[in-house]
Amino acid sequence: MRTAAERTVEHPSRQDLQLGEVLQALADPLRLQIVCTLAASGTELSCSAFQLPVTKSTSTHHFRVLREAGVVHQRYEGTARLNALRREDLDAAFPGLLGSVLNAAHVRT
Amino acid sequence: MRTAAERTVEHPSRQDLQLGEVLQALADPLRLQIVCTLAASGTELSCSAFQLPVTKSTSTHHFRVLREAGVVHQRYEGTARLNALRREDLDAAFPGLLGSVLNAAHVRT
DNA sequence: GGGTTCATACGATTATGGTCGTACTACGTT
DNA sequence: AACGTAGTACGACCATAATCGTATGAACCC
Repeated sequence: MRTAAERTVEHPSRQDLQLGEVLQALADPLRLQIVCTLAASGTELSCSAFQLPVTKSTSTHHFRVLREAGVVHQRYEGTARLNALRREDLDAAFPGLLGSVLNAAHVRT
Repeated sequence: MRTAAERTVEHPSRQDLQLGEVLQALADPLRLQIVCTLAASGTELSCSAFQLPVTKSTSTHHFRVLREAGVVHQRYEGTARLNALRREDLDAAFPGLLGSVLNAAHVRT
């Protein structure tokens, strides 16, 4: 039996964010779409809320890439894994980057 | 025998620039370094000026990716191929993007 | 013309990464 | 306890892309 603490997820801290990894994470069309959807929603969204045209395992892969790059934060709530954009951390590490990407992708924020 | 006109290079026009391609181009560490060096120099640089830790053919490959994404402009001058950052075009297509990337990479511009 | 330099073209190799399928875990519900 | 749901883990496969080597081309110099 696992405790609640063991269900936490590893995230890079704000000062460990790497530009290359973030650009790499945003470079995939599916992941860019995820980020745009998250930004437009302004809230946390479960993985299944995105209706991605791939299987669940592929979806898991993409969310992991985004999390390990520090783009999204994930936490468990029941069986769901809620995703949130790490807006403040990204803005602190790379000022203006996320905003210009979202703007270029025509996302209203 | 080729004429001078045949030595010109194909470039995507400003309105054809795609965010995904640009992010993809910037996501590679070597290409990001090329862009940063170009931005810091503020001028045109030949491919050989970059001292990249790869062979010439690999170097050619990366410059082509940057050119086809619309990040750099290339023109022939003698035996050299001069590269210039397409700053204005990028700013027009994706306002603030290049600046925030360069700033995040600690490039003084 | 011959040699040198800067760069491209093409093919081969290798590494990376996106994709899927299956099995599994954790949580909630009945 | 049994079941359904949400997501993960792991291994396999395949497409893409990074890399190199060799051969080639264009411009310049002697």
